[in-house]
Amino acid sequence: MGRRKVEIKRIENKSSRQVTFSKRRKGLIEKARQLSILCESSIAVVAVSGLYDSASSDNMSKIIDRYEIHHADELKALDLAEKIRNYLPHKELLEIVQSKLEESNVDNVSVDSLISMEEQLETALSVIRAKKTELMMEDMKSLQEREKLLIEENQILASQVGKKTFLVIEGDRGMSRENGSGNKVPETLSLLK
Amino acid sequence: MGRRKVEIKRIENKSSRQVTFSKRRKGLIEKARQLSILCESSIAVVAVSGLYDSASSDNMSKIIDRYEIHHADELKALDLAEKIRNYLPHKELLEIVQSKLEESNVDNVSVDSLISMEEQLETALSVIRAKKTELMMEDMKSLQEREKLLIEENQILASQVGKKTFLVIEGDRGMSRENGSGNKVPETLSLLK
DNA sequence: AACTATTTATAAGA
DNA sequence: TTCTTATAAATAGTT
Repeated sequence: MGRRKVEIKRIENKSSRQVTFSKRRKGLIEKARQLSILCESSIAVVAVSGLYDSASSDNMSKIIDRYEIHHADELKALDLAEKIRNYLPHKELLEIVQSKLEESNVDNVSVDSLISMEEQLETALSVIRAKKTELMMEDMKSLQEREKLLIEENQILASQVGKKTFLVIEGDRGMSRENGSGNKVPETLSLLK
Repeated sequence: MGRRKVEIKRIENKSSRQVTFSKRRKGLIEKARQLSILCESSIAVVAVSGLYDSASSDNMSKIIDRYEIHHADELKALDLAEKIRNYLPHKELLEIVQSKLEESNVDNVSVDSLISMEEQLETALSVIRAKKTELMMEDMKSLQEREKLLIEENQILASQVGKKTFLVIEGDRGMSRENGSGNKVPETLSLLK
């Protein structure tokens, strides 16, 4: 995409490596921005350049970039505000991690401390996942109970009316980790009268 | 970059949105790969498509893609011991996550927000892992240099003693992300006499 | 930091 | 979906 075709391999010259990093990083972030808008998605890009350039005259030996966007999705506008309220506060986490990396200067970060951080994050992740599963299971349980009651009531009503009636409940009853739509339970469900 | 210029705004047609997402995601990841190689850097890209596609017939309403590459930097191995000495505990992270869970009361935490938090943590984890690998590669390079010097010294000493001696260093020289054993450097290595 | 000759990405069509 | 191709966009080398 330039005056010449370049081979994809490490650029040996330091200053042209720096220039290329800036240019391409900018391009990458712009592409991410476009994709997030065009396709209503969330993108995070983290680019960390070579870290220990102590011989370098400029202090920008370490560059961390982040790009992150979120989009609400098409949905009934009712609980949208609530979702956004819940969604936003957690950006902090990423910011904390990145600042950790930034504040650790060249001599101040070790493989050991990074391994420790990795373990912390893995643990945090399993805590969050467990909590998520717990909530989803709860919601599912209450849905199942409501369903059962409805079926019973329906049968009673049907027999009172003197004819057979079927309440058909459709849809995937399974719940995958990826499916986030199962947590809203209607406050009330009115029974057939 | 196509037959027409496209405005950067949400693509309303669902299937072309999907097509564009695939194409551009692929492009984004390729760009990240190139940048990481050209400029010896670590890049993580996380792309999450629309989250709550409840009306959709397919369950793949959410796609998470991650791309991660690591490169070591050229560096002098001198300050390795100091790095190891500076062990920083990052307990704080777990505490933050736990307080997040506690402060959000039953009515205040939703599956949605947990999913978001999970994503944040996954991203943080990939950043930390990239950093870890980078450092380990560095350390390994310095070990290899020391090894080379030692072998040379060994050969000189051996010839002085008047007989041939070989210092054999064994073991897997490769390094996987899971291998955390690469950062310990013996304080001293005694030479054969 | 700008410029532009080229290469590369991709939108629409097949 | 995959491939093709016209065109828009990114960028390598230059100023």
